[in-house]
Amino acid sequence: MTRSGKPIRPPSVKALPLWGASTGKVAELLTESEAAVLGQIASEVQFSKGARVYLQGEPAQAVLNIREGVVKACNTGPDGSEHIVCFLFPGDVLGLAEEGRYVNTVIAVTPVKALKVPTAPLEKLLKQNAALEFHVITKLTHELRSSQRHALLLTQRGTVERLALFLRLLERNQFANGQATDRIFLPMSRGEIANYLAISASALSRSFAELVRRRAIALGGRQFVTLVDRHRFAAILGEDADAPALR
Amino acid sequence: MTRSGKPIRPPSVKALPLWGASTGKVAELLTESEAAVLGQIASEVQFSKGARVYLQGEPAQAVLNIREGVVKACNTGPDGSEHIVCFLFPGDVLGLAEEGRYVNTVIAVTPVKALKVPTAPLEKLLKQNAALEFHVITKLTHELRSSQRHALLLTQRGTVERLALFLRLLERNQFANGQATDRIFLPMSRGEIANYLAISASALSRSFAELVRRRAIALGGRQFVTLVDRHRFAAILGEDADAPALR
DNA sequence: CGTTTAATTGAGGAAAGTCAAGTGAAGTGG
DNA sequence: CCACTTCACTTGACTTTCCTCAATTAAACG
Repeated sequence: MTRSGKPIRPPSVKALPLWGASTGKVAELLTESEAAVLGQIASEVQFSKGARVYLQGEPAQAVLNIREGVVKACNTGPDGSEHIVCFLFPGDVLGLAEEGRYVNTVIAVTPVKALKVPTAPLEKLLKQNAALEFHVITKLTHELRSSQRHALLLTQRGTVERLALFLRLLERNQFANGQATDRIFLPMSRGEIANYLAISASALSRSFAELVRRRAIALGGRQFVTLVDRHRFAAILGEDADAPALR
Repeated sequence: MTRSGKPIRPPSVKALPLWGASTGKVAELLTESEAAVLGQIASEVQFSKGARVYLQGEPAQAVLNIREGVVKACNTGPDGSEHIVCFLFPGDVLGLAEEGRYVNTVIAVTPVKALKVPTAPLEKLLKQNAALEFHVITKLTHELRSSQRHALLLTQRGTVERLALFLRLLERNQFANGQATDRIFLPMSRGEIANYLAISASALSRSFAELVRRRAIALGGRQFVTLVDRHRFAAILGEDADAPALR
């Protein structure tokens, strides 16, 4: 036990199963006992909006598991430019190093609660527990697919298509987590979305306006998007709304 | 044993270590015994250039380990457009499914020799062997970083910068595998490169010409690129040639 | 309620896409 | 071994799109 008498909420790692059934919903990967043993070596940490979780190039001392909130993983280019590599949500894992150092800088997009798991005991634990490791593999595969989807999004020519794809990504994310899909929640700012889509803030704004003009979506404040017409929305993506492709 | 009296060459999985020392070189992850036990359930397969390894959406029956050659993983969009998600080289692993199905279509770019490992015995094996699993985790993390680098490449505005970044990617790949870095080998066609960079074939051609014009590279046939001036080349990427950023 | 920050909107210019023609290389068959 | 066919790549002219920069509007915060 790390702290006596402080039973922390157990970790949660969610992903689509590797070889299991096709439900489209993410499942909790950790068993109760796995969560318990991880909880033993983990500690709770909090970050306020905009706070730095860790810095690119820093020695990697811990892996984190998001409990509440959203973070962004950024990569600082040699010229100083910053780009958002991915957004991470509750149930996601971050901080897996490369050659002992963090690859990206991670910043909280909203207030965040997370579990911090030091690498040394984690590594030891992993090497003893094959079942746990298998779940890590599943999670990593899931994150790899997410990254590939992001790359795919970035190959889209039009800014409208990119935005539409991004919205569908968020929608799928919500669906996979068992939330409503008619209303899409945008926890991040326009600037952050633009950065993630690799388009200018102006182009993003115009794309939102265009989707509204085409009556595919409606804006409910800055944080919410409603899909008013799924067929029109799917048409923009070159898809059939009734037979969505399993990307 | 799958086939009696046919001792196949063992599998090879290479990646940068997770928490190990910083060498910039990929290491063989599998121990002799791991390779041996994997070899027990694996079978050798070959593909000629252009042959399909597997199809997106197909039930995933096996994971593959490339021994020789290069393959491309493609994603077919709902509109029929194809995009190259990644190139995979010897020492790479492919075929990890999502909900029991392959995520991408994989096609041989060059003649390919690979090891085919059926998922069912692999899963069983993994769940018994924690050390082996840890190596899979390391490999997956490595592939995740590659994917993120690809996404990063796609955020570059100029076509020249994209090409330069791609060439540096290949160069690093060669270096990590202990090969020469003054001459970059391009196993894939221009069309495939253009697809991977998400630019038109015309723009790619112009970018090659531009890099040559700026005396950063020289072309040695279609399959080889020589870096004639590392400083000029680094300058295009906005980097310092002597202090390369650890991306 | 005022100040500061974020988001939208407008106009001009640069960059890459498209389409088409031309050139080069590789592979085939006589 | 050479000529021919074919495919891949390159190059040129034109069009579209998005980025840049600036001004305006809207929202968030004290």
